[in-house]
Amino acid sequence: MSDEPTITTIARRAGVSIASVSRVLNGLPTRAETERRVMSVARELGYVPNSAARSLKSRRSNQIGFAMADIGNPVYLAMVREIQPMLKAAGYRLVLHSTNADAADEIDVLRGLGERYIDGLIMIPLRVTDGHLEMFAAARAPIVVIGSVPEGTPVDNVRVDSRAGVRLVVQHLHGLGRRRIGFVNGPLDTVPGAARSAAYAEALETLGLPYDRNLVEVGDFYRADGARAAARLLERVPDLDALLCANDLIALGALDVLRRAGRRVPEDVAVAGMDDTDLATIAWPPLTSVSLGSAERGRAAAELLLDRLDRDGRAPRTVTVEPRLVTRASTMGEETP
Amino acid sequence: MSDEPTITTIARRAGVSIASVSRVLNGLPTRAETERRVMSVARELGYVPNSAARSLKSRRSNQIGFAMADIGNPVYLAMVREIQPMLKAAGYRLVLHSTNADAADEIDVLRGLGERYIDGLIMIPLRVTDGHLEMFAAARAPIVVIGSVPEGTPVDNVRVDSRAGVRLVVQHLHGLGRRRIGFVNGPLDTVPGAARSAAYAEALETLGLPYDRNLVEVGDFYRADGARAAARLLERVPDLDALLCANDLIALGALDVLRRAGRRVPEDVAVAGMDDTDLATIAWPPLTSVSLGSAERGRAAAELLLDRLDRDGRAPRTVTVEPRLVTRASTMGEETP
DNA sequence: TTGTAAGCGTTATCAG
DNA sequence: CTGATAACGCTTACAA
Repeated sequence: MSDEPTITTIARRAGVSIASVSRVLNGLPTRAETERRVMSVARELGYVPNSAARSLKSRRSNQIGFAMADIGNPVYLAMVREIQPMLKAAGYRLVLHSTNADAADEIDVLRGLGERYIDGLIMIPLRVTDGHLEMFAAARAPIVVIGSVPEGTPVDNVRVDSRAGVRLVVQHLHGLGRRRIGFVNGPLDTVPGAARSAAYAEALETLGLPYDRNLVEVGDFYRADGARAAARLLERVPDLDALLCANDLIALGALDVLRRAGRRVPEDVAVAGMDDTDLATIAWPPLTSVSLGSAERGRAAAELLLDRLDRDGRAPRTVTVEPRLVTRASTMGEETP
Repeated sequence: MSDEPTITTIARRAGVSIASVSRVLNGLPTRAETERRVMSVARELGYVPNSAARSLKSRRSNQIGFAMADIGNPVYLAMVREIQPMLKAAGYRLVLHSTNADAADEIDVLRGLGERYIDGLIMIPLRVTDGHLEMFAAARAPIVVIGSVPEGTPVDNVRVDSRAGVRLVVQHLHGLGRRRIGFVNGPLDTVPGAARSAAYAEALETLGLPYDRNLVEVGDFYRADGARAAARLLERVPDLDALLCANDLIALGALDVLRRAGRRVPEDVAVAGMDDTDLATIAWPPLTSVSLGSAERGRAAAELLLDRLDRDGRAPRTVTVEPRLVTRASTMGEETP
């Protein structure tokens, strides 16, 4: 395992200066003979340019960060699947950060921007703290936030009208004749949790249904938490006829609980999730879910970031994605999705 | 947005040399007063060390690559979920590569090792070509391969005895009285496809069952392909009483097809998958599956790599993970998993 | 304890 | 067209 060849090695072996080597390697005009010699030595030695040296000189790392709570969540996964190939096509590598929704962790990532190991960052903060806002303001590289940020925050921003999304499902359930519509939400101090909570209340009001706090239960955004929360809800309100879940994972947990409790879905209880992840079509019965355009949001975020990396300077942009209701058997009683 | 502060900036502002700044920043012995001044300026300026410069000097990037076919596959996902926190704890960042199972792409990643933007690589090649082997041999940084490699390949290696895994399920199905055990495999020119194909034949033989090529169908490792392949198989062999699928995604496709065909699972056809991903417990009926220890393999790979980064030089190691049969309703006829 | 200076591997400028 | 040389930001002998 000989030492890594550098342009100096090549220069010596080819009998030219390192400047010439660099020129050849970068396709700058060079005498044919020189080029030939350099290329031949380079190939022979298996030369590969050192990225640290390049980055130091060029002030670009050709890496982009993606920070989200947990890659295991299918929503983020759907985003990564869009983002990664786009970045790759644009010549960037993807550095993945799972933050466990820990604000301190997220802020660490933001601080990391100063290290310049990434040229830009796509981030999905579950909660936006003052610490976040400070770092956004001081950031030394472009950031795209997926999720809502306060007006005036100097970052590009991709959001989804989850309010409209909640309204869509609630109307759907109401249209099916359901009147006791329970709601299993995620933590209220998270951005999506808070938004969905408000949207649920608003949607009920629009439909002239009373808001009954007994119908609302909060857990975390995972299947097991969803199951527990749904169980509590079911015990408290046995005559529930519909259940809206703040994401698909929660809905899966709810389905488990309902099945075990012997409730038929959708006959006894109609169940709907949010995010419309792949899991919705795997669940049984297939899960009605509001698509919040995860893939689309990922794509938009990557586009915004790549755009800004191309030429910076313009004002922050916001892209809003429209939610879309996808009805399946868990509310419709049809066998096939 | 002022220019990034460097140690030079700090040195000037603190009235000391860059060497002193560096020392303070690295916790080397320094006069208290100097330290105070430097730290105060550094904090005030929001100094963050430049990672490219550091890497160039230290010859370490503090990054590790993970290359797999498709992050959307729950098996790889399970691995990333183990690997990422371990690397993070050890001070490494994770660079993600999705290769679409394209050999050329994978080789590009291996070539990238020469750029030194990662200190090591965990890779799951779906096919191991001569190109791979060459690059393994020439690699300038440690590699851990998840999956089998030829004897003597100079990389650390984590494998699973998938042969034993297949045997476990086939025996299980046989023990349930099934005799017409179909097999939906992935592409035969992939490492897992080939291994599972051989193992299936072998398992039948061990049990004294005849190998009937009509009972075998090949598609890709995805749900839709699995569905198509299962449909072909079902049409050709209507009296099938069990179906082994080369992974859970294929099994999900098969479940769809069987349901649409009005076959009861497991009464008419018992279905089993492989990998025991999260999907197995989401599917309906819950899917019997052979765990190939994805999480465990991820963990082992990270351990091997971190170990070797600590001190290189020892001989390549191989860790083998034992498969484990997880029975659920898709073969057992129980309602609960 | 501190400063000077060399060097990590590139790119880019500026003379020849 | 080419070579010497100066950066890029940092760590680390070595000297003071």
